[in-house]
Amino acid sequence: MASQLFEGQEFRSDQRGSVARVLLERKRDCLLDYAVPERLVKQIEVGAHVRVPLRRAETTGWVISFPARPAVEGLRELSAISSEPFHLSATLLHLAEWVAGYYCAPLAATLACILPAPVRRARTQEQLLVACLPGWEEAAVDRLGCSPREKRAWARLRELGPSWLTELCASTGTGPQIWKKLVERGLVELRKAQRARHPLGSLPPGPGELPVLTEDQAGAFEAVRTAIRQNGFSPFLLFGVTGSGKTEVYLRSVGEALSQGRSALVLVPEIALTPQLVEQVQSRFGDRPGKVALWHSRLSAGERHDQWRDIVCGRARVVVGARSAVFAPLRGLGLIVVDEEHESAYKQGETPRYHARDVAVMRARREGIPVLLGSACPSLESYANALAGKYRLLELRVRVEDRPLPLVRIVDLRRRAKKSRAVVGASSPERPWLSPELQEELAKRLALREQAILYVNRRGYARVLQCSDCGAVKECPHCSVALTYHRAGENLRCHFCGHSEPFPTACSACPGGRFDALGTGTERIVESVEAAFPSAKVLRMDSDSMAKKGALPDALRAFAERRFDILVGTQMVAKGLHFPRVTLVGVVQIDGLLHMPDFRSAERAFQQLLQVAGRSGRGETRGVVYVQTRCPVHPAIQFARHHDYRGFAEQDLDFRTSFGYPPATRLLLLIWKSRSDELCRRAAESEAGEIRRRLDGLAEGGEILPAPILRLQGAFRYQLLLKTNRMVEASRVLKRWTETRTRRTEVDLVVDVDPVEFL
DNA sequence: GACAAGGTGATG
DNA sequence: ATCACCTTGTCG
Repeated sequence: MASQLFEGQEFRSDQRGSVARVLLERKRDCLLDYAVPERLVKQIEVGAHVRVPLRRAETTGWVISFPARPAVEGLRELSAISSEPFHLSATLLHLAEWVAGYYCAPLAATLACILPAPVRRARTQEQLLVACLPGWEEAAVDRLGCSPREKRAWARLRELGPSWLTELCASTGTGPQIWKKLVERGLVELRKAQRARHPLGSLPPGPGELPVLTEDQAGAFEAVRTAIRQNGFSPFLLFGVTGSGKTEVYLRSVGEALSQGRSALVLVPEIALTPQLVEQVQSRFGDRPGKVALWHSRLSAGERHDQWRDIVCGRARVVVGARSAVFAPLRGLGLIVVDEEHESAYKQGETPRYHARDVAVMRARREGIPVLLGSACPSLESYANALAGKYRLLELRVRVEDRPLPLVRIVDLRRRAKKSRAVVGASSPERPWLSPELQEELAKRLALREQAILYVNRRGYARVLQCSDCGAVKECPHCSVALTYHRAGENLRCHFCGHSEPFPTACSACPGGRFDALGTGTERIVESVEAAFPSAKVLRMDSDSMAKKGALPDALRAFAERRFDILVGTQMVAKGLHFPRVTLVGVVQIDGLLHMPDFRSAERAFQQLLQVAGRSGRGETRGVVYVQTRCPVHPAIQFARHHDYRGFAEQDLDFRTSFGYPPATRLLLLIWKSRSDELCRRAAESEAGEIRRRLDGLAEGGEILPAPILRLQGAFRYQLLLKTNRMVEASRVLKRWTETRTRRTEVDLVVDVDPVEFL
C-alpha cells in the first residue's frame, strides 16, 4: 500500500494544499491522508512535523506531499503542527526519500535515523543562573558583615558576569549554600533559565596564524575554493599520503565556505577516535558558543535536541559529526567534507543501511555544492570514480616539510618458525609474537628515548582457548565463533554479540581442566613487551582499555607527553594520530586480515598497513616500520612496503573487474535470519526463486549460501549475493517486493545495498 | 467443536 | 499504538 501511495508522485506538489499526505512514525511505512484545517493551511509545508488523530488516539508524522485528491473519502483533520523545530526541509526530506529508495529501507525508519524520537521528546534544559544584582559597590557590601568567603565569591561573580550555578561551584570551589546565602543578603539573584547543551563548550580559539601551505596543499585548496565560489556540484577526491596535511586543506575549505556566508559539514568515521580533528575545527571556528556543532550517536538525547535546534536556527555554522551527521539540517550548506572516506564505519549496519560517504555525494549533488572526500588510501570505489573523471583528483604527494615516508621492512615469520623448531629453546616461549628483528629495533628506539607503536589486529589476550586434553574449543553460545580470552577480568568474551563468561575451571567436553591459549591480542603483546623490556612504560589502547569516557584523550595526552614509551593497540592506533616522537611502528599481526572471506580483504589490509605505517616518522627523525607476516609475498604487503597506492589499486581493480566485484559492478546482499537453521534455509531457498524472477535481467545472482559466520546472536543466517549494473532499478523492484512480501515472524529478511560486511 | 493464543493488517 | 480479524493449537 505504501509504495502505491508513493507512486502517486505525479500528484505531489510543493504547493500547500488542503489535503496532506502524512507518513506516520511506525516501523513500516504507513501513509495516510488528512484534511488540513483552515487555520493551518498557511503554515503547513512539505516536511512539517504534525500531530494527527488515529483511531481514538493521537500520533505524529511528517507531511510528505499535498495530493490533489485524497485516497479516501471523509478525511479526518490533522490536529497540530509541531511547535519545536522538528520540521525537515524539502531538500532533506527528498534526500531521505532517495536514501529509503536506494537502500530498500522504510522512509519512516530513515526519518527516525535523521531525527530519533528520544531527541524529539527531550526538553530544553533549565538550570539555575546566578547573577549579581545591580547597585552594590564593594564598600556597601563590606558593611553587610559577609564572611570573607562570601565576599570573595561575590567579587568573583562580579568579574565573571551571570553564570550557571553548577559551573560556578566547580570553577570557584564553592558550594551552593554560599550562593543561597548571598541571595538572602540580597546581593545576587538565582533564577531558572534555559540552557543550551553544547557538548563542545567553547574552547579558546587557537593560534591566530595559519600554517603555510605546501605547494600541493595550496593547489588543492585553490581548486576547492574556486568550486565553493562557483557554486555547483563538484566532487573532489583528496588523495594525500599520511602526514601530508589533508586536515589543513579541510580547514581552509571550511573557512572559505564560512567566509562566503555558507555553512559546512565535516564527516568523520568515528567521532570518539578523532578527538584531534574535532579539536582543530573547534579551535579554528568555534569563536562563539554553538557555532561548531557536534553530532554523533553517543550524544545524549538532550544534547542532540539542543544541537538540532542550534543547527536549524542557523546558530551552528559548522557541523562535525559521524555517519548520521550527513543529514544535519544545515541551512545554506556550502561544502561537505568526508574525512577518511575509505572507512567502513561510514556504512550503517542496520536499517537504513546507508553509506554516509555516498549519501554525502548525493546530498552535495542535490544541493549543488562541492564535496571533498579525503584519504591517504582512497577506497577503490572513489579512486575508480576519480580515474573515470567523475571526481576531480587532488593529490598531496609529499609530507609537510618534505619529511620522507617511513622505511618499511618485512619480517618473514616463516623462516623464524622453522629456526625455532630446529633449535629447541632458542626463541623464548613467553614472547613468540615479537621477532628478534622487531625486538632489536624496539631496544634501539628505547635507548634513543624515541617512541614506538605496536599494532595488533585483535583485542584481548588470546583468540582461542582450547582444552589441552581433548582439543575442545570454547565457543560462544549464541554465535558460531570461538570466544576470546581476556586476562583483564579473567573471562571469555564474544566479540560479535558481547557475551561474556568467567574463565572455565573445567573443560565442558572432558574431565580436563587445562587450556592452551592460542593466538594473540593486545593484552598478550603488552605482556610480551613488558617481559622483554621491564623498564619500558607500555600503554595499551583498544576499545576495552579506552571504554571509559575521556580515557582516550587522556591516553593520547599521556603518550604525547612521553609518559609512555610504547603504545600497543588495535586499529585505534592506526588512525589520524600525530606523535612526532614515534619513529618505529611494529605491525605485530596482520595476516588475519589477508584471508577474510571478502573481496575487499586485500584492500582492508593494505589500508591498515598504510595508515599505521603513517604514524611513524612524523617528526624530524625518519621513521621505520616492521611488518611481521607469514605471507610476505601478498600484494597488500608488497605494495605497502613501497607505499605504492597506485600499484596496489591497479592490481586490485583488475581483480575486481575480472571477477565482477565493485567498483566494476554493484552488489546486493540478501540475508535471511532465523532462530531455526532449517526454517531459515528453506525460506531463503523458496524466496530466492521469486527474487531472481523479479530481478531477471536487472541483477544476476549466485546461490543461497550459509553466512561465513553461520550463527550470530542466536540467529542462523543464509545469504544471497547479487551483482548488478542497474542498482537504482533493482533496489526499486526489491523494495516493492519486500513491502508486499508476507512477513513471517520466524524468518527475517535484510536487504543490504552496497554491502561492506559479509560475515 | 469451543476457546485461547498469537499473528496479520489496517488505521485517513 | 491499538483494534478487528484471522490462523493455529489445545483440550475435551
